[in-house]
Amino acid sequence: MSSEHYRRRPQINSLPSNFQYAESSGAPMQSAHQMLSFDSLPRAQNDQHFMITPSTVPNIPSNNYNLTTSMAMPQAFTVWSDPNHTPMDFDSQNTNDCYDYSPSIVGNEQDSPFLRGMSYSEVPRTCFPCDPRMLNEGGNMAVDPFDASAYLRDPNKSDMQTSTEPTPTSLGFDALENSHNFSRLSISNSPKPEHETPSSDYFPFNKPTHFPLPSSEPSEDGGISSREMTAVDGDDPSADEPYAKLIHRALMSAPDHSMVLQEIYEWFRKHTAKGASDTKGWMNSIRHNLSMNAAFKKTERKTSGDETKKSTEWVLEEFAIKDGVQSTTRYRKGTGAKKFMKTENPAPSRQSSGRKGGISASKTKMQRQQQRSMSGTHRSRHGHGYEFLRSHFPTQRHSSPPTPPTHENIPGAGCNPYFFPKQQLEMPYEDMCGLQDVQGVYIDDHGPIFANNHDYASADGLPRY
DNA sequence: GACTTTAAACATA
DNA sequence: TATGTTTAAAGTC
Repeated sequence: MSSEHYRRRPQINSLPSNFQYAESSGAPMQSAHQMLSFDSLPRAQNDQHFMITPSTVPNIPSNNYNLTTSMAMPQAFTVWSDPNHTPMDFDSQNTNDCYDYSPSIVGNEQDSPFLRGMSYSEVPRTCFPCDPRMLNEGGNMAVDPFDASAYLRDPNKSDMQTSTEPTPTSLGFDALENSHNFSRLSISNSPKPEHETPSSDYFPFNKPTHFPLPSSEPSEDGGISSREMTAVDGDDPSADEPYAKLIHRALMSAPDHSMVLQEIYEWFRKHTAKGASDTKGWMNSIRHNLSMNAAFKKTERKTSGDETKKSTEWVLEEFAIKDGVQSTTRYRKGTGAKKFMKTENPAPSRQSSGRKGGISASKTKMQRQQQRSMSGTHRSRHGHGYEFLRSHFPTQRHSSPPTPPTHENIPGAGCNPYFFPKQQLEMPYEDMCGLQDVQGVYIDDHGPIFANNHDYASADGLPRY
């Protein structure tokens, strides 16, 4: 899975006026209001993808669709954007380096706040032609999509707007903005009521669904090419998706964009192939990514009913909510800031390559361990020299503070605490900010600034988070 | 060299 | 023991 396979996700709570969801090579842009269902709720993932305006419908033979190929949209309606397509403009923000996600991912959860307390099956599901319930056995439309009766529109609702200027109201984003009011459903503390977890029968796309990659081609036998991924056959797209992106998705799906670690684990178990593994390596990787990626902020949440109990919660940073998540590697210690100025979005192949490398590293490590055990010797992974240094000059291991510094202690950061204008980078960033010991400083047009190893003591003596 | 994954050591609650 | 932090190694591009 590569970042290129994701569309740049316009953030709902900061939609630019020129925001557009759908891009297509052959059809005119779909304005935002066209992505609406008639209940004014944002549609869940797959519905959104197939919200097609009547004006475009006649171009598509309805029998192109059936249950099994419903995701194989004609090229003109490719859901995932053309990687060569110019990304949408977020005002002056450069988001080129960000992973981005389909807007539909947010709220694509069974317990999504978008459901407004309704069970999933109760939510009017639009629309033509992807809704299986609107298809007959032959995969053809059983309901005339142009027939008003095909839609479950509330006649009392009058907030459907025809303006092409998306507004929070017209998009039904009030539900989103009020999502903070939703009580959290903690896995550990507040198990979801049974009725809130509809069966997969009601949620045919609750797993990453088969979709064509931009580069995918039909295989010779007419089947799915090797580049196309399915969740059904175990070739889950999430398997090739970086942890950082998956975690981002998980958090984006949660109210307040926050989860405790166990909830993230649970999300991975539900939605990714990684989480299906019996090994615990993927948990380690999640923790590694949470710690290393500045997009994820650690906070404390008090357990309801017991003020003394606190649980650690991971929440998305604002910039990550808005722009997506950067690769975790960029925040590593000692990588320096300058390199970030030149790096672009990681190539799609890198992600699978990285995975292969990781797997290979694991294998070779195992082999080495076996050889060691065979020979009866043991060497530290650092070798004798390291052990000597370690025993004679033990390094202090200090914990990183939970969150990156804010703009308050970084001049020039402006309203975005993780934004640094490029022109300020004539000198090394660490020197510029006096953060020589900053860990994993990330500099980019809009990038985050990561954790200082020591503290964020400010003029008032209080740590800054 | 950048990127990602994976494993592991270590610290802390 | 669970969680969090950090480092290192590996393969691919």
